[in-house]
Amino acid sequence: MTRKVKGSDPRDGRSTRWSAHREARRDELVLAAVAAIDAHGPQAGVGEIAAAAGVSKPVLYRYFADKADLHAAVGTWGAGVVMERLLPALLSEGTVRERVDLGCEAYLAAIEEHPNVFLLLVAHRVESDADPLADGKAAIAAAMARVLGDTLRELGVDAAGAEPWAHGLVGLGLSTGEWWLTRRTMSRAAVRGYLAAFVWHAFEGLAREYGVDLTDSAPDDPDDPDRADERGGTP
Amino acid sequence: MTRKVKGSDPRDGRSTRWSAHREARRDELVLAAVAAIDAHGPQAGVGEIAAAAGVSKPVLYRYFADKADLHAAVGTWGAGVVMERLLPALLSEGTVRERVDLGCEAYLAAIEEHPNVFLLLVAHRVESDADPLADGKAAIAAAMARVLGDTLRELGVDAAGAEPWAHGLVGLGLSTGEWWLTRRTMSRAAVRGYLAAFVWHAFEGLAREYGVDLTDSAPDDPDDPDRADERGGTP
DNA sequence: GATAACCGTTACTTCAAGTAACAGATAACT
DNA sequence: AGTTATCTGTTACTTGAAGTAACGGTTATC
Repeated sequence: MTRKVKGSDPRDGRSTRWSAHREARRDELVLAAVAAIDAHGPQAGVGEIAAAAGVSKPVLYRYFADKADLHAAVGTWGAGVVMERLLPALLSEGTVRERVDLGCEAYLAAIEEHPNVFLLLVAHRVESDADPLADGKAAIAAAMARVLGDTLRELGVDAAGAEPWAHGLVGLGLSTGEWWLTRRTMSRAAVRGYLAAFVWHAFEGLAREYGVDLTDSAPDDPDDPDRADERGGTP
Repeated sequence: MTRKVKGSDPRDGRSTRWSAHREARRDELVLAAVAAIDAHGPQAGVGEIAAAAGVSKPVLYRYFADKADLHAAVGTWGAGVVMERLLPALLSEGTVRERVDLGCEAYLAAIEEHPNVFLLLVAHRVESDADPLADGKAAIAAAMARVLGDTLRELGVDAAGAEPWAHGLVGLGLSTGEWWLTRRTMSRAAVRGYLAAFVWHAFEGLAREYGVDLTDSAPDDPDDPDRADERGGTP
């Protein structure tokens, strides 16, 4: 069954004294759940997670409405790890192709560190009446849509494609990542090469349709003619 | 729990008389399950599916090892529907861009007819010891890998990227489809345009890296100079 | 001293997946 | 004609994981 976490309507110090503690405790339990999923896989049960966290199930249910809420927290944590590696790479200096390549490398490195958390994030689905951003995938897509949308607006073109392209990009990356983590038939460098090339050519071609040339300049320094040293390319 | 469906080692007519019947019956039950999922959503339980099929649960469990086996059958059915629309479009006459556009249109039309079956297919995961092709997604990716691999080999270039690109393509398509079906913030024509443009530019750029020009010819008739009428393009 | 909310625990409930066990029908075999 | 194999149907039942009730102790605030 599903129900809301007990709401707290603080009236005095006896109740407010616990607010910061509750947030810290919930974060601690999320990290413990992450460790348990890392160790036991995305199909670990609530009892297993509680045991690994050194608490009993009622303690977990004090902080999470249900198993889905706990999974949402783990997936959101995983999305945070991916984004804190991916976004700096995408916004770094360098040509667009370099940044795409760095972004793919950052992404694959992040999911390789926590493969089971990643596989839980990919598989997880929020109920239709829940906050869509409780889904790690949707959180990543929202961040990508913002970056793409801002970029398209800076170029002075229609930004309506940002959201479908962001969701498509997330699907492209997650499905490739899931395949790679479960099959391991090629190296990370090879996967990065194929993924980055795919994304780069999609970006370059879409930009060209809008009249923008991404092939030899960084958007923040388009007047520099000496930027010929490019990484990337299909392995 | 999970166990295999009872194996049948036919010895005489009393047992062999049922073989064709069992296959037909299973197919009938899959279609009934598809109808139930269509009506009640991907989260419909086994009891609900059985009731909608007009049978009791033990009857379902005679033909399916467990709920996951039933879901695999429904997902495989959905993948079959997608592929029987998608593959003819991809292999039709016309330029590559036209075929990509037709493929996206065929795909979105197929998933719009059975949105709940599609959402089940997307969410479904097979256990690690099961046949990977029992997963509808993997079945579609395998078909795409074959088409891409054959195409790359016909071009005389390295086909190693076929598999990661196929999985990436499937992820791109499924994630875009899932987002569109659950959000419906734009028309199917608009989604098709964005998706097709992304895929087309990725293909065109990758092919160009291999020294192949896709921009104005169909691969099966590259000597025809009059093929200038192209569909597609970003909305 | 009373109160609010934390901590711990085990026993317990709930519910959906999955099965046991029964009897009847039909066609193939002996 | 009798036996056998597998189908059909059913309801009651088991299983196991999610989730909760209920209890007492601790600590800081009122």
